Amino acid sequence: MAFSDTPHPAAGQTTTRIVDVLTPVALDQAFSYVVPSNLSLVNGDVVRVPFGTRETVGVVWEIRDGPGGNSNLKQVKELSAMPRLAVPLMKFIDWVARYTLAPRGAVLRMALRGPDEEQEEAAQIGVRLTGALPKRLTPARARAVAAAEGGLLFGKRALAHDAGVSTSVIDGLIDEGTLTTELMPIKAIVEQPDADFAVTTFEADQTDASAKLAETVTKGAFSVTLLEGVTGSGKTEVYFEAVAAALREGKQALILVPEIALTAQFLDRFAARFGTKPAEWHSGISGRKRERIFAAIASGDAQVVAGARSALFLPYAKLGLIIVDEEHEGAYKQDDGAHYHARDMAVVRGRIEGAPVVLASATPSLETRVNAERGRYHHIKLPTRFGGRPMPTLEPVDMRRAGPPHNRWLSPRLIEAMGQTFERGEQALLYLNRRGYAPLTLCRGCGHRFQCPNCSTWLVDHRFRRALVCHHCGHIERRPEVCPSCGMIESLAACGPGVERLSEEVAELFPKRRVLVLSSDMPGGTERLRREIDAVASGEFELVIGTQLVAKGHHFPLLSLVGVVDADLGLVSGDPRAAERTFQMLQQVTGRAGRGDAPGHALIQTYQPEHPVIKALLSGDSERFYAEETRQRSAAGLPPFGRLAAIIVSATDRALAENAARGLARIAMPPEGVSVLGPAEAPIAMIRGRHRFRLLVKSGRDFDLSAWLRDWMARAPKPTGNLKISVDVDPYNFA
DNA sequence: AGCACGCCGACT
DNA sequence: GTCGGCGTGCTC
Repeated sequence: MAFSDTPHPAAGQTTTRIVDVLTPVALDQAFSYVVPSNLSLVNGDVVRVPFGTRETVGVVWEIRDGPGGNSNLKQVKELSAMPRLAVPLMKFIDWVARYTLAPRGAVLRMALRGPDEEQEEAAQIGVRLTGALPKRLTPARARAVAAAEGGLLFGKRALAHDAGVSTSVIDGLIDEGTLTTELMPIKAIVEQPDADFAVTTFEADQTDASAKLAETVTKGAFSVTLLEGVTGSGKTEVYFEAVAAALREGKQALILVPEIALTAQFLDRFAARFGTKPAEWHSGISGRKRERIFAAIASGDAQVVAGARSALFLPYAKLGLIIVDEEHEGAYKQDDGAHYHARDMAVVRGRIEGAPVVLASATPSLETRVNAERGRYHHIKLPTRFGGRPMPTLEPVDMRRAGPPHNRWLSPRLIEAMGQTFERGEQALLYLNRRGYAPLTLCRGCGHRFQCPNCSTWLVDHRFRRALVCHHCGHIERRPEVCPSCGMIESLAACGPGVERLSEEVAELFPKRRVLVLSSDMPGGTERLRREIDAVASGEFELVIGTQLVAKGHHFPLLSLVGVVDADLGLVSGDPRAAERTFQMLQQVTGRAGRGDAPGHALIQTYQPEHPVIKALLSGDSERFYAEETRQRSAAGLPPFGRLAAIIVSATDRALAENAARGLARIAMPPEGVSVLGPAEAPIAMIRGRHRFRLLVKSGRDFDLSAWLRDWMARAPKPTGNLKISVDVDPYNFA
C-alpha cells in the first residue's frame, strides 16, 4: 500500500479521463469533468460543459486519469467549434491572472470574448440555375431566372434584389427545381497585406532603425525594443518595416494602439504601405464581423491585427511581433473589472510566445526609459523629423506680465498669432485640457462652492448641457438661479476656463472663422469623433479647440500654430506621474504644429515660466528633464524604483466602504519595506453607483508585491454584504 | 459572471 | 392574493 503515493488503478479496473475545465466566469478555480469515451481531448480544447443549472463553454486546462466507475463528476458534453487555445496563450492567461490577482476565469473571458455567443455558423445559402424551367413562368419568376443567368452562384437576397422580386419568388423557384441551393463560400473577412506593396523610401536614420527592427523579427526570439522618434520622424513607417518582416516570415503581427488612435488615417497609412487595411479589433467591432475576425486571427488568415488593448488576449495562430504604439499612453491601463497595463502585458505575452516586442513613442514613459537604460530593452532613436522638416519653434507667454484681462484666457500675443495664421490660410489649435465651460462655480456672496456629493471634486459647469456635472461619477444637477447656501440671487460666478468658454471668447474675437470644439464628452461618440478628426485633417476647420484627445497621434497637415492655453494645468495633483504626464502632453501637442508645408510655431501660456517642466519643454532638453524626474522618483521609491498597488474597497453605501477601508488599513501588518497608506491619502470617487476608497501599498522594486497581496487577501476578513475588495497591481490613474 | 432561491413591498 | 425588487450562495 505504501509503495506509491499516486493513486493507481488496480489491474483490470477501468480508468476514466478526467479534465479540469476553466470556465470564462469570475472564478479562479477549474472544475473537473469526466470525458465521455467517444471524445479524445487535449489541453486547450474548448468544450461545452454543464455548469450549475446552465451550460457553458470552458477550456481544458489539465488532463489526468481518474478511477473508473461511478463518480460524482459531471460529463463533458461536447467539443466546441471554437479553435483550440495554444499552450502559450494558456500560460499567458495563468500569468496575467496570478500577477494581477484576477480570477483565472475572468482573464480567460477576455481571450474567449471574440464570438458574442457561440452561435451556430449561420451559413449563407446561395442558389444556382439548374436549367429546368418552372411550370408557370410568371413575370417575376422570369426576371429572377434572367438575373441568375450565367450558371454562377448567387446569394438569395442579392438575387432577389437584383431581379426586383421578393425572396419568396426565389423560394418558389427552389421548390420548382429551377434553382438549386448550395452553401455560399464564406467571403474572406481580411485581405492579405503585401510586404512589398509600396516600399517606403527612408533616410539614413530610418533605414538603420527599420533594419534593426526587421532583424529582431527575423531572429524570431523574444526581445523588447524601445523605438523613440520625435513627432513626424516617420516612426510608424519604420515599425511598418518590422511588420513587413513578420509577413515575410509568415508570422502574424499585432499592432496595439490606444483606442482613439485607430482612425481611418492610421488604417489608410497602413493600406498605403501594404495594399490593404489590417484586421481591426476594438470594442466597436461587434456581431458577426467580430466573430469572423476572431476566427481569422485563430486560423492565421488575419496576418496583421491593429487593435485596442483587448486585442492582446486574442488566440493568434503564429504571433511573430507585437508593436505597442504610443506606449506612454495612460489609456493602455485597464481599470474597470480587470486591472492590467496592456503595454506591460504585451511584453509578457511576447516573452511567452518568444516574439519580439516594439514599444514606440515620441515621449516614452519613464518606466520604459529606465528599462532601456538598464539594458533590458534595446533603444533605437529617431532624433529628426522626416524630410528635414524643422521642429516647431516654442515661445513662452508669461501670463503674469502679458496675460489677458480679467475673465479672458487668450493673451494678446496668442490672439495676434492666431490672426496671422488664419490670414495665411493655415490652421490653429488651442489646447486646454478641461472639458465643459468652467471647472468651478462659486457664490460671490458667501463663497459657496459646488461640489460633487459623491466624490472629492468640484462640479464642472457645462453650458451646452445647462448643467453642473461631476467628471468623476457622472453626477449631474441643474445649475440653480440662487445660491443654495445663502439664497442670494444671481451671485454665482463661473471660475476658470473650459473649452466651451474658450469657444465663446474665440467667437467674439474671430466671428467668421470655422471653429470646432473637440472633447471626449461631445455627443455622437467615438464614431463622430473620428469623422471630425478626419474633417480637421482635410482642412474643413480653421481653428480647433480641444482637450487631450487632440494631442494624440493625428496628422493635421495644415496646422501651423498650437496655443497651449494653460501649460500649468496638471502640474499640481496627487499623481506621482503629474510632471511626466504634463511634459509628455505638452511635447505631443506642440509637436502637432508644422508637419505640413508651413513651419510650426507653438505659444505656451504659463504663470510659472521657471517651473522645471516648462523650462525643459522650452529648451527642448528632454534628457535633462527625464534625468531629474528619474532622480526624484528614485528618491521617493516610486515606480519603476519601487512598486505600487491599490486595494480598492467599494460599496453602494459610502460609510460602509469607508469604514471597511479604514479597518483594513489598521489590520494590514505589512512586512519590513512595505507600507500601506490609509484611505485618507487617496481621493474618493463613485464609479457606476459604487463608492470606492483606496489603500495604497508601496514596496521596494524587487519585492513580489503580487504574492504578498495574494496572501494578504486570503487572510483578510471576507467582505460581507455589497462590500467588494479588489486589487489593482501597478495602478496608473490617480485622479 | 449567471442563475436560482428567498424574503419583503405595491399592483392586476 | 401575485409580480418583482435585489441580497446570498453556488457552480465539478
